[in-house]
Amino acid sequence: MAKPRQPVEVKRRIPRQERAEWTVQAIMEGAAQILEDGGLAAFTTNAVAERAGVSIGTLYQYFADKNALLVAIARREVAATLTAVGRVLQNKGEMTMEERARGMVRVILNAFRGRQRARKAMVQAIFAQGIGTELMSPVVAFTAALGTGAADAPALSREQAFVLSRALMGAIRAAVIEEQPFFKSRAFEDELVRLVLAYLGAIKASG
Amino acid sequence: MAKPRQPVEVKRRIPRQERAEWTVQAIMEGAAQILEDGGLAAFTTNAVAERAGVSIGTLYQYFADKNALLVAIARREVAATLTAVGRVLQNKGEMTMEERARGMVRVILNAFRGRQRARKAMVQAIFAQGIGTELMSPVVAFTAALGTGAADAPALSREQAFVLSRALMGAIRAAVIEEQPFFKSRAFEDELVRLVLAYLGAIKASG
Amino acid sequence: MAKPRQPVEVKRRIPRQERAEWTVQAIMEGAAQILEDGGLAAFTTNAVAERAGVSIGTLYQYFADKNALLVAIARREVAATLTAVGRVLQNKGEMTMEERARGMVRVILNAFRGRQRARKAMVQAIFAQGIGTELMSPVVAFTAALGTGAADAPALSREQAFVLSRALMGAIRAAVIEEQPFFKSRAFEDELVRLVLAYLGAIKASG
Amino acid sequence: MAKPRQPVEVKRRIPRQERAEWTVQAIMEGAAQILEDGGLAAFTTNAVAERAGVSIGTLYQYFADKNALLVAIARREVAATLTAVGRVLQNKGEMTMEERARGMVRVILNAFRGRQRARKAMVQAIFAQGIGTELMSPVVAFTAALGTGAADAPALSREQAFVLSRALMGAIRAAVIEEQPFFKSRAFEDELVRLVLAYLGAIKASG
DNA sequence: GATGAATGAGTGTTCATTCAT
DNA sequence: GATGAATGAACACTCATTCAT
Repeated sequence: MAKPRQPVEVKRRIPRQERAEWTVQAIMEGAAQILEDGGLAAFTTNAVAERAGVSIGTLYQYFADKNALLVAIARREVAATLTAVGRVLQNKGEMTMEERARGMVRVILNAFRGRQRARKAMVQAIFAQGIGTELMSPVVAFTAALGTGAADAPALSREQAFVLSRALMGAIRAAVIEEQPFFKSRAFEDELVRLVLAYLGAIKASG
Repeated sequence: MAKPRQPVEVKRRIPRQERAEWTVQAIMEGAAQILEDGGLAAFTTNAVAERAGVSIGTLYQYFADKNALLVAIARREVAATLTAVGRVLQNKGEMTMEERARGMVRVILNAFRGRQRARKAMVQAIFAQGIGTELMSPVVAFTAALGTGAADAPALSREQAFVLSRALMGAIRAAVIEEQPFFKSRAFEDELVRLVLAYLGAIKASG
Repeated sequence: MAKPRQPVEVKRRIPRQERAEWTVQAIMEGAAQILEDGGLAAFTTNAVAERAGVSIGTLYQYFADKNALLVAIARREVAATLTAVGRVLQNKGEMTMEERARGMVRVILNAFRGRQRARKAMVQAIFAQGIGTELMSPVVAFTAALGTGAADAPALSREQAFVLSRALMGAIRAAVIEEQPFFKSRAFEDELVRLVLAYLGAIKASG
Repeated sequence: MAKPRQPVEVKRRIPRQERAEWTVQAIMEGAAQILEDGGLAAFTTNAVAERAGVSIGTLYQYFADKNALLVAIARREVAATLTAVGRVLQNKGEMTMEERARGMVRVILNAFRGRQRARKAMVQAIFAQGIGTELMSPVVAFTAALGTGAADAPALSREQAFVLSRALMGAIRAAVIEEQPFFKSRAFEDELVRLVLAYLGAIKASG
């Protein structure tokens, strides 16, 4: 008997061998492809396994369930984007506020340019679970960091950091999900930069 | 979704009688309740029919499929919010820009205060289909209208209207979904207003 | 997504219409046949549905899960046997102790004679769950009743009723499960009767 | 059970070296523990291997399949009990019939007192296969031996030995599986002894 | 117009077993 | 001898949808 209702905690293998590491990568890559091609509706564990060229059993040796796979991809993507953002904001003192804002906007936009459908599906799935907040928290930190460090930059309150980061991500997210034609245009990028600078400017002016 | 055996186009009844109208309302109300109680996962046609107190067959007499039901609810909710926003912006000339911005922010926040889970589920479902853009277009129009009409207001480009409306909605949406404690606070509302005014101000200054 | 891990309580339909009643009977009969033909290993929900001539979905409309179906069959069989035993013990006064003991032994043996494999599988499944005790309790009551009512019969303690009923059932059960060739022989029946009478006699002698 | 792709007969290694012997013991002990902790449902070959601290491959080096492992444990347990029973019946002539009956009952009860869940699971598994009879045959022999050897003891027919051994085991088994509170009580032991003596007495009286 | 019993393709997941290393 | 990554057939169960009554 398959016992699908038994909520037994099953420990999943942590890959130590080379082959296993390759397998995990193949699964995650297959999953991303499926997501990109067919969205969340096509994202079935069997489809992912087939695309990855491994058996369904192997998939379950590394991911506890379908959702864990989704979360793993999301974490990987977020981490990659954050690393890129961090690189841009590295040499703080040498850039004007606008240069830094544009740098960050551009990195995030670029992150979303590849695999738009995959990201769309991921974002939906991630927030359908409760882990959206956890994954977004570094984004908030980075956005807040945008405003600090420079001599002329204001310190942001909790609400301000939240509004700024979510407004920016919200606009980008919407463009991705609605598949807006101007997503890759310079005009769109300009407006996002304007939004960030205008808001930070208004805070500084009032404080 | 299970595929029906005969994918024949079936014309759905358009309710003309009182009883029928009542039935449709009951189904939509039941659907909203299910969404609110259990999220998208609990949103099954059988569950909706039971909650609405009608048979599953009756549900299908008025809604072509599960998705049509979802769209219908979404339309109803959006329409209700838009009506409220429209009322606020009615007497345009008599209010300052800040008064109008705050009025709009407040109306939208209020719209999101009730049935938070239902909205969350709806938004996800709506955008999972392709119809998000269509439903959001009136929101864009209204947001753009915020800036027009007043003597000191700039006309917004397509990208600007998009960024402004989505940034605002994105911040609110995120607060709802992440269940932020400050969601109902005055400070949060203030920041949203600041965001809108700052962005509009920057556009005016540059144009 | 199928959500097999959600331990949501699902209410199963209680058949009210004639067609539904027939369906339930068909499913139980199909289940019994599968059990008889292939034992517990062949007892899959899909196999039962197919044998019963209904779809797997229909099966799940009336039985919450695989186990519920097993329990339902077991209850039906036990109830039938108990009715038969009750009939035998009805006219207490008119029979000697031996006649009554033999009557009961014979009824139980007969109950086990048909569909031996089905019973074997059921017994195993029933006790694998926790419901064996519940189903056996009427047997204990009947066995205890064997000793009462007659003028020369002792009242049994809890332990005595337990030992007598379980010893008797255990011997029969073992003969069924081990598929002993003498299961249907008169000699076997004689020994069972001897066991019952000897034990009751010993209790009476000591008390 | 999943079917192997190649149903080729593979010869299993027979352990000759010390290390191998230790491995086999570790596996059997691990299996018994798993059975005790989680019952038959938790008894998977992978779980046993992990508990035993060996790889799944090693397990299959010594046991042809899952069932072979189960049988091996069962044999070991039965053998242990039989040895104990044998010791009790050793000095036949020096004990009364009651002393010998009580000795046997007590040994068997004791055997069941430890690892009750493991035994329960084993019994079910063993009889689900066809090997129950084989394993029980020594028990029958011992039970029959109870009645022989002493001057006043009757020789038992095949049916009589079967009924006596199975009635006794059945009552004990039921008490274990149903987790009866009086399982360890003196009253229960007394009744089992009474059952054995009464039945043997009745046979002697009739023959 | 309404009902609700019936359908069945499709999904996530398990686990005995193999075999290249 | 030992390892453990990989396999995949098999299973329980869901739910959108239809249609005879």
